Amino acid sequence: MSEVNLKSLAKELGLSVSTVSRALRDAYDISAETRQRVQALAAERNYVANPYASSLRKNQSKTIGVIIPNVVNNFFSLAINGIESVAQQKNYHVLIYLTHEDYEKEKQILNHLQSGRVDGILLSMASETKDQTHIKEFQKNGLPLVFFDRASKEIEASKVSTDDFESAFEATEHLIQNGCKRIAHLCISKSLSIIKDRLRGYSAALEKNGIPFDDTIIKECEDDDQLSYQQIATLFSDKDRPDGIFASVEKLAIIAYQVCIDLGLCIPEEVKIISFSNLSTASLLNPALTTVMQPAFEIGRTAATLLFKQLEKKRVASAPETVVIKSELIRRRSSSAS
Amino acid sequence: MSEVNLKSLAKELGLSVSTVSRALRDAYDISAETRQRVQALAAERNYVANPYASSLRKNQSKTIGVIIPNVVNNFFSLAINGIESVAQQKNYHVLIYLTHEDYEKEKQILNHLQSGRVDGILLSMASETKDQTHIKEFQKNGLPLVFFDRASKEIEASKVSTDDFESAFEATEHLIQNGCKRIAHLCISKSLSIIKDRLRGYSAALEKNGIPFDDTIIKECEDDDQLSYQQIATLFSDKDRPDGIFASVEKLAIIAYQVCIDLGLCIPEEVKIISFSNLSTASLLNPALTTVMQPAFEIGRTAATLLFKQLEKKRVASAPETVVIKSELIRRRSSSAS
DNA sequence: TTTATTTACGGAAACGTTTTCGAAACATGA
DNA sequence: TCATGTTTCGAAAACGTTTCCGTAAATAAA
Repeated sequence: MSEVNLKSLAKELGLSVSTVSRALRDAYDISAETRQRVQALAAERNYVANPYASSLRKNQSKTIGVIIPNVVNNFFSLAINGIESVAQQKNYHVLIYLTHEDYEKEKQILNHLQSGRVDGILLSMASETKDQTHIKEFQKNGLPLVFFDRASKEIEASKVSTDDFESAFEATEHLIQNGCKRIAHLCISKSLSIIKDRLRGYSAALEKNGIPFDDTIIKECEDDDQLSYQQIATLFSDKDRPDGIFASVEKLAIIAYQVCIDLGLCIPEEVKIISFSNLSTASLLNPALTTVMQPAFEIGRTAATLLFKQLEKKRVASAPETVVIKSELIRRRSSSAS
Repeated sequence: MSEVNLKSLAKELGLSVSTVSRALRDAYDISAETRQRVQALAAERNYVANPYASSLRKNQSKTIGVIIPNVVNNFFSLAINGIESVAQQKNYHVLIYLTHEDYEKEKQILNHLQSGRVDGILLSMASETKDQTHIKEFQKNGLPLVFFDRASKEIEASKVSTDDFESAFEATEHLIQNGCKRIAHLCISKSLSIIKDRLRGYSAALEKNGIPFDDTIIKECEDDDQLSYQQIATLFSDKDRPDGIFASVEKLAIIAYQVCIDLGLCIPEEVKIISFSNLSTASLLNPALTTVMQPAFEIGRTAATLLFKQLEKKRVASAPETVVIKSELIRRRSSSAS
């Protein structure tokens, strides 16, 4: 679009294109005087190098891709903030892709991104993703990829997540200590390793406290609020109704609240609820929601930092790192002892 | 990165680069047999055209830029969803830039984007932006720009927003009808036209109902939660304490809730609150928050659609359109009559 | 047969950078 | 004077596409 480019600048200055180009960057080869003349005119004309020409020539795009299931989710929007803060500082651009938890979409996006459009990728997997060959295929291209939150166990790559097992353990035990005897577990796809870890933490806490594990009160919900509502409602309508809810993701806790209201169940007297969540309104809910608050911003920031570490190291394929950032259990009324 | 390109395909097929290129798109010039051979190999090799070479040559990037103040905000994340849904359908890519309400950052981003990195821009202005010459400068390049939500009155461009005046009027009158005599108005920068409109709607409702307008209970808050908290707290500590709060943005309503809790003020008995908001937990708050719910997804979707309309119309600079999508007042307990 | 016309493809320029290479111009040392 | 070194710049290739143009071969028209 812009009509100001190296050629027009060079012409106006009576210099060659290559001189102008170098005057704008290396500049060790160029006399101080020329350099200043060039930079002055470039500033005046508001010259910005055509990124596509640069990228084509230099074979790097100064762009990273972020692939996430959703952006209407406090965890992911906070993580994006963290990612963006690093990218902006490094003068990189951020392409956002939403999978909406759809495996096919994730595959398609990943495949498209092999073209060199991005220099690296931050990925948080879709819940529907089971087969992971598309990710391995992507890695074969040599493009760095860093997982955050929803990582793959079987793929070798840097990963940033929270202490899912320990947090889930602590949260579950918290419910038990406050009197829960029968704790339901609400989660999304069990094929996600973080969900597995949380489930393991939950089970371990049950076992430690001598509470039998009951598969029938583990509810794996899809990405459909209506359906999830139904699943949770039937859970509560059972004669052997649970007296505690451990929600693996924020949205399910919100739906559980709604179900409780509609069924006239009192929180925390009849049901105690705890959830992984980054809700800013958790303390204002009725009752205030006890949460396992993940360091979302930090996770995003760290993942981006790891990615840039790989981008900056040239040929040396650095060994994958795994960073775990602890979550914090914030006790509120929804889980308090009666 | 990828080692498969037109040249390698051409070599393997015993064809020329140009033939392969055309076989993959126009293909009217190419025999059916060759076309199939080419496409088969391309599919097998997982060929994706280098976007930078394409963009450089075709002078279009298949990318749009979205500039917003923040992503940790239900309105904007829903809007992004709307934008992304259109972009994905059109096979476009979405670059996200966050201004964090900072004028300088907005200016810098806009300036950088003149380079042709994007084919068009969706902009929701930073609250600190007063001077708008950087936007006008940008437009001079001929790149299409569509405002959504936070638009500029003085700039000619397509705009998508909600009925800010009417919604604010209705909301304020709702408070009055439920008994409020002294309604404070919490807003962010008054230089934003949507904020002005909401303020006008508020004033008009007061006037219609014979309530004097009082400048001292209009609080213009910065993007700093601590500070906002202080401002709202002092507002409530006044002897002539307001009995109603109209929050122009979600975050201020949340802070107001917090202040009420800390000061021991009962909502809605002592203070009624209403807010522009897209909180999914509004109905679960204590008490449930009455909201003016903006059609955030729709606004994003429409803005993107308008942008693509301009992108698809070639040379004809289509006249700017202004689309207004109505918000919905959802009455809940925070504003109910005592 | 010769001359058009069509079909199917290749050559090469162009997009705007970056970067390698080389070469003037000038100074330095002998 | 000549050889050598330094400084400062320009020419040109390259990145991978797309597209304009040309042309050989095949077919149709004369």
